[in-house]
Amino acid sequence: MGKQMTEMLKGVLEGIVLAILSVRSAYGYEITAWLRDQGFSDIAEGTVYALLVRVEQRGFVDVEKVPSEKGPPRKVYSLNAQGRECLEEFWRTWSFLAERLEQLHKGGR
Amino acid sequence: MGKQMTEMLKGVLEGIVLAILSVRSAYGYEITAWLRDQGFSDIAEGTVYALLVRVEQRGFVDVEKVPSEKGPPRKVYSLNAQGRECLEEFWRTWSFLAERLEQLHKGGR
DNA sequence: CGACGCTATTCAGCGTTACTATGTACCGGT
DNA sequence: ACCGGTACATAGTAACGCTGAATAGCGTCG
Repeated sequence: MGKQMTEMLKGVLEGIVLAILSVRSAYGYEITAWLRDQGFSDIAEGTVYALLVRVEQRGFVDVEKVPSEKGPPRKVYSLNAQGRECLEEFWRTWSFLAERLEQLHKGGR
Repeated sequence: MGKQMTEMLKGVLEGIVLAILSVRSAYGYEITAWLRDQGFSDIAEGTVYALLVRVEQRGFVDVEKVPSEKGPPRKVYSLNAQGRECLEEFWRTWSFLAERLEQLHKGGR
């Protein structure tokens, strides 16, 4: 992945994961696979797990350990009220940024 | 400014500044003022100057020292060919990200 | 003249984030 | 018994923006 993408993901990836969790509960491995499907081709596994630990510590998600049929038990995360609040704040921040950038992109040619 | 905005600006602010410079040459103080006008209310001065040093070292901009009527001489930056290439790459990366996020935002309700 | 305010740039130290690279562990099929 | 896929964890590194301060030129007001 380009270095630009790496830097641009900072602060955004967390929002993406929270958005995923707002649709339905999921576990780390699943989220990583989904991201790769969506074209974030080489997001490292470790990145997602570290992020999940972070949002858990901040109290944005609830965790439940669920035994898996094929492999070690899964840690299933689900967004709680505080997490939803954070997600809304994320969308506000994102919208602000996206608007300015769209204007710049259109105006700049 | 929110912490979210701070993190989200990483990798984006550089693109914004390059986009500004693609329209016309400018110097640090001017760019900072413009950003504040656009609603990036408290972007630190130091941030923009550090960014300009970085893009200069990477060879994305040309620099010219111009005496100022009221204050120390200005360092006027202008985007060169390499910078334009980097800016295009930035827009591609941004578009990719913006598309995924828009889908997530719409789908997530 | 001297103090202040505006213009303009620079720098050291810090916190946050994502990546790299590796390690652990559980399971089924051959 | 081994291997590959599933699933989680973590120590170390690099990049970026912020904080807070320093430096410096110029004009104005008292």
